[in-house]
Amino acid sequence: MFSFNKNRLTTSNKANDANGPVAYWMSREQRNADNWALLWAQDLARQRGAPLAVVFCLVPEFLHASFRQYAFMLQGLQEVQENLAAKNIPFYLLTGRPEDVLPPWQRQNNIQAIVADFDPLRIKRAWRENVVAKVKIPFYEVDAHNIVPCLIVSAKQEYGAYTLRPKMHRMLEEYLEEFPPLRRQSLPWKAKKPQIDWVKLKQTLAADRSVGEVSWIKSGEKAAQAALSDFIVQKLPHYVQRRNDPNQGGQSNLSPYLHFGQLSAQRVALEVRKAAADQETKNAFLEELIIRRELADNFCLYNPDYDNFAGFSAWAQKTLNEHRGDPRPYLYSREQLEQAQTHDDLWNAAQMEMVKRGKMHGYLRMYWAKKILEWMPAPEEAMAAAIYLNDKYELDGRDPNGYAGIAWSIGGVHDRAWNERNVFGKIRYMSYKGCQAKFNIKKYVEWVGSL
DNA sequence: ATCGGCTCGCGCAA
DNA sequence: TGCGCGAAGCCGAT
Repeated sequence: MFSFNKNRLTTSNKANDANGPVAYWMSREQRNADNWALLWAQDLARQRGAPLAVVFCLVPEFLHASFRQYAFMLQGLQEVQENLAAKNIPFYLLTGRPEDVLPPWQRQNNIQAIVADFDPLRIKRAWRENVVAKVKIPFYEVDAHNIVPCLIVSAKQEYGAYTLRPKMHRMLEEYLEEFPPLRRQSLPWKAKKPQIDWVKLKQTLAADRSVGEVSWIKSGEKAAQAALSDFIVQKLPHYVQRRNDPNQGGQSNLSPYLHFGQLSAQRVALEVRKAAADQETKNAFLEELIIRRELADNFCLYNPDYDNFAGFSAWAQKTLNEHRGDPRPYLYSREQLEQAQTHDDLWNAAQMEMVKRGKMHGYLRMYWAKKILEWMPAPEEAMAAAIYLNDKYELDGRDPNGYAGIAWSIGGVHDRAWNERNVFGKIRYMSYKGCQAKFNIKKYVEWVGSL
């Protein structure tokens, strides 16, 4: 029958249990396949002999999300709706803050249990708490994002990858298992099937339209699966040699899919394990996919200051404070940075790659953020600018990976102290010269110019 | 081209 | 209490 590891689940409001319809409140995991939250919700409905619905809350102006990001998400959600319909599961799209729109919807539809997916970000956790306080029915949360549940692998903020790694490896075999299929829902949903006007929805979105849609990547579960297959066949064998060269196209490019939950990291790990590439290569990719990604969730869950200076380690705050007065070699405003008007052609190109394509190369994200620290008057301003730009232009903006990556670059989070120098103090430095030795800067700059 | 030093603190061995 | 070593580096000496 259904095999589900209960450690993926946390429960609130257990006392008020009454049999009745079940809803999966989809938020971070925008997919039909390989989704432990949806699977658990379906099994709960089966146990109760009750129907199942999926509901999504579309929050206008969510953390200033841009049109590019909303369009990508809506495209994927439309496919989710179609896939769910094929399984006889209705999909509701509510517009508004979850705490405002979900409780009335729950009462109207006589929902007697809600299953949500796990998200470590502050605003998402606040939504959960506010909804839980208002609905007064059993509320379950399933970590369908991490392979080993974030709350299980560690109960505290980890100091670095090296402290998370042994914990992760001890538990990995227990959790890295195959998914059962989503079944066709036999018990029908009694209420009238919701109609969603996707075209009108997209037209009326109150999002920043100066950041337009991108065409090089296609949204949705189907496209995500195709990108995964393509990566495994074409790129995985060369991953180690090519990943840090922005001219080689050696990255997986799966992060937008992982961010919107259109693809499950556990699915990626299962398929990579089965792949023909040599073990060392597979381990290098799995290290990034599993350890580094789940370390980012750990950071955001246990450190409420994941996006500001106060979230840095004591040694990092101390050294940055000691270098506040250092003269900056260049000083730029946020606007100058946004318009890629610096003296550095590599930095400008990285910024423009992000503006035009919605995705900056992974290696350059570090260089890019560290230069913002170097060229702004204070580390707080650098953090705010880097997060502003990342969240505005990147398809995977507002992701724990982004916050952890920027905190690593500017605040030494998950890193160690290095040779003390101007502005950076003991935060690891990265230089133009270093990039020059690693890849062909001119070629990259020309490529971005041709976009 | 390659190597050592830089520098902090966690976690484990003893 | 001591010690090894870590999320992707830099720099200067050889």
